[in-house]
Amino acid sequence: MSQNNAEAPETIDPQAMLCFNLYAVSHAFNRFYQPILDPLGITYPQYLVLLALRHEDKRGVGSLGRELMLDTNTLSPLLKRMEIAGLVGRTRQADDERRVLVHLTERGQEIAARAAQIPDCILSCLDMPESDLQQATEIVSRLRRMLADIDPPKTPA
Amino acid sequence: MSQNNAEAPETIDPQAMLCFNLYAVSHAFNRFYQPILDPLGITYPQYLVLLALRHEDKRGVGSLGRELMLDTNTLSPLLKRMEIAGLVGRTRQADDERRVLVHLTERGQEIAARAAQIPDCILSCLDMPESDLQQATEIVSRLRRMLADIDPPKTPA
DNA sequence: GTCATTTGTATCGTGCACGATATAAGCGAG
DNA sequence: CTCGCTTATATCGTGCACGATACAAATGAC
Repeated sequence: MSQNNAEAPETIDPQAMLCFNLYAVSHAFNRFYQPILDPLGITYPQYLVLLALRHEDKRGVGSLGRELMLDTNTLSPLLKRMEIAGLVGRTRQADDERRVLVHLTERGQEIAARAAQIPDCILSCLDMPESDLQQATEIVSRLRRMLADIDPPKTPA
Repeated sequence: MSQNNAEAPETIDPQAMLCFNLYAVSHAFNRFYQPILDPLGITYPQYLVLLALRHEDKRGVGSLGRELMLDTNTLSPLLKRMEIAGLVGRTRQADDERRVLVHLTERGQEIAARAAQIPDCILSCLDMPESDLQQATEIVSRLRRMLADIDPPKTPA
């Protein structure tokens, strides 16, 4: 029942681990975006929602969640805040009262159009050749699709 | 003063953006770790602190923060929770009363040793060749070091 | 020595993330 | 039709992240 069949592992530097690097870079990008998003009055997850709606408007909460890999317990309050901010509207779908359709307001479209200009601005600020950034995007995207497919392990360490 | 000198950008899919992929994969990894960390009674950031302390014990809050790219406003309450859980101890440094030295308790060392076995367990669960994972680690680590060096832009979008 | 400045840590408020739970609408078997 | 089941969204509690603020210890100018 115990776990003493495994080696006592030597010291590990988090900075050499893939998951920590992803964790740290994700937060670092968030901080990097913030001074650009601040004047728009939105947060980084809200920025993602705006882009996702600009990409495909008038969709259910679940559809947004599948694209952004977020559950409704995260999206519901987030969308409520965006509704209060006048960025999105929410309406019950007529033929299925369970569904809530989220759509950009006029103001939301305006902010989303400005938000859509940001990625180019960001990439040009980074001190890394574009080919490397493309390669990073490709491999991290591959990780995303892989992790979306497989189930987490159940074995205790 | 305005921003109408930029092109109206066409639609953008978040899934094609580097920053979203990093954001999504970071959360996905967190979810992936959780069922393994749960029996140890720790969260993912606490797991990182245990590994960092196992790598170099008896260090100040700021030293931990620099390694994990976290500020004290995140670490202080986190370390307090870990102290309550009996994983770490905190003592004021004698010759500089501002500094707080964090160290692993006996129980903390035990949990950290088990935590150190996890990365291998995780990597073996992933459906991706090891060379690709190494390549991912290398390029994301490069992004981390780059973002740690440069300042965020100040230009509004 | 004295006081302004810097350094190291902690506290507070807000907004995610997410597990657990709730609830209401659709759906299906009988 | 009705009851059980699934689906879609919302709510609540906890723990991060992080900007803003506070404060005490160290440092330095004088």
